[in-house]
Amino acid sequence: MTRTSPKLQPYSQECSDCPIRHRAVCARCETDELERLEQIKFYRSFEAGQTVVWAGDKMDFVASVVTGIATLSQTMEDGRRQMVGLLLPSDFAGRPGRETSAYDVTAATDLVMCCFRKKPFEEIMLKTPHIGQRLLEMTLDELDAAREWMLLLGRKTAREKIASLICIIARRDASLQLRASDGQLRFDLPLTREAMSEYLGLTLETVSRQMSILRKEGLIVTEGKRQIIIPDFDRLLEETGDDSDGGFLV
Amino acid sequence: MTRTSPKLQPYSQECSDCPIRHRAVCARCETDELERLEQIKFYRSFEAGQTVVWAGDKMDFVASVVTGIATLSQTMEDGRRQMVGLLLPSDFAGRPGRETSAYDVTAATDLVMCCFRKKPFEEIMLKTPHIGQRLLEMTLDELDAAREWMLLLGRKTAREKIASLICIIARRDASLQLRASDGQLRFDLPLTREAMSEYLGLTLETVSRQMSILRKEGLIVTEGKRQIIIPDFDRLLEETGDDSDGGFLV
DNA sequence: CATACTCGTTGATCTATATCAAGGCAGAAA
DNA sequence: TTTCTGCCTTGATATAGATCAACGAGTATG
Repeated sequence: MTRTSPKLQPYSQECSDCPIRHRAVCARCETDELERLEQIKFYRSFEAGQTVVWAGDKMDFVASVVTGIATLSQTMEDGRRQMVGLLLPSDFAGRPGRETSAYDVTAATDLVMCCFRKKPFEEIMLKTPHIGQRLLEMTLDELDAAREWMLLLGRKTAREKIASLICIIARRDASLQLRASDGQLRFDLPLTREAMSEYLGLTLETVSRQMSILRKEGLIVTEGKRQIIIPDFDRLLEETGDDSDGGFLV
Repeated sequence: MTRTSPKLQPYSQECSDCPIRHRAVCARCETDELERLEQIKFYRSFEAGQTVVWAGDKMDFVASVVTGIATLSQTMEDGRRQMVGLLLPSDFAGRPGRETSAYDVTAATDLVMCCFRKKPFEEIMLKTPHIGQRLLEMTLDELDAAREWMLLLGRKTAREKIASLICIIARRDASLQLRASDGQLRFDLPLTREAMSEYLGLTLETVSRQMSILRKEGLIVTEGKRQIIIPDFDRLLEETGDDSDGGFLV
């Protein structure tokens, strides 16, 4: 089973020996810091489709996704929308030092976030440099992801965009574990066609058509509307237009 | 002259009371840190068009733009190119902790960079948290800029893209000072049509055509090929499709 | 049980931008 | 001066993807 190549390493890992199980704060943690963080943390749950915050609204916390998927989107005056961030479990949302949200934050699926009130979080950050270091690493990762995304938006064909998105989800999705015994990759596509179109800078009709084409060509198999099976990940990867080494896709 | 609105505040400021005049390291600096930084810094110059590093090549320094403009680009196997970063004076390039460059770095104009060897820079960073904090702020700014750019790439028309680019350059360009006495904005467009097309995800022919249209409509005036005059910044801003408040354009 | 709503698919047509092709201008080189 | 070369402009045509429109399956609602 060659499918266990580095290409398929999931992007992020839970830190299992840490009571706060998120990339944001789990690395190199020490007991007293964790206690301080524990005191200012709280959980919020959202149903699929619910809005967490609107762009421009006050956001007095930073947060880390525990389960589910959140999206960051921008909207133009006339309603055109572009997704600019896709937050999977352990990803971080909110900018220390900024009062309001710059983006619409939406729950793409049912969602649980672990929130930290911003003021005290910033204070703790100042006292414990490694939290800031961790945040810097994560932000640099996000910046690389954003730049890969820019290549997709600016230069890829609709077909390449769809193939790329499916590969990105497959790569990052924790349910990657759901790889069937025969080497196929099976997972849930956690986005509606509309959300996909907002991610890719396409219309939802184009997304639907291209999905159908990939299906007819056997590059993907669908079960129901959301379940996706990739019979041959490498073959799909060839349709993304990316360098074969996978680059910095996140 | 209402032109002095916050919309036109230049993005970054030089730190004039600091021997290392770059956003990367100038804030809150202390003498001993500066001395350590001085010891590992060196300057490199490039002519317009020269490549600083190719994607994938070893890059054992981080750097800050002193004068001129550098671009970060990605190239697909078949040659399609997308610019993913535009570095103006005081902007930072290179990722601490990464050995190779993820992008082609190119001098768009004649360029001087202030470089710090990576290893020692990382060591200094560990000892002086505020450099990391500064870097985090800058990276978050870049991420916001990248996301604004994603909206441009995914959803804007060619006309809106051109108008946006001109406004972005006008906003950020230090030679903004070159505002004529009559309230017009005059500055050098430091990019070839081809570089503009790589920035915008268009072909250079489309860039040229749309420039001609904006010119015919009087939204911009050109002198020679590079000199641009914006008679009415707010009117041009309306063509960008952005919210009137300017959002987080960087 | 009927109705309506959400989400996805597919078809027909339109159009913004790409592609292909030619030519212009200014500065550099001969 | 002439010739080149790089950069830009403009025209003719092609096409990928958008738009407009209809419909289908599943599920919630009254």
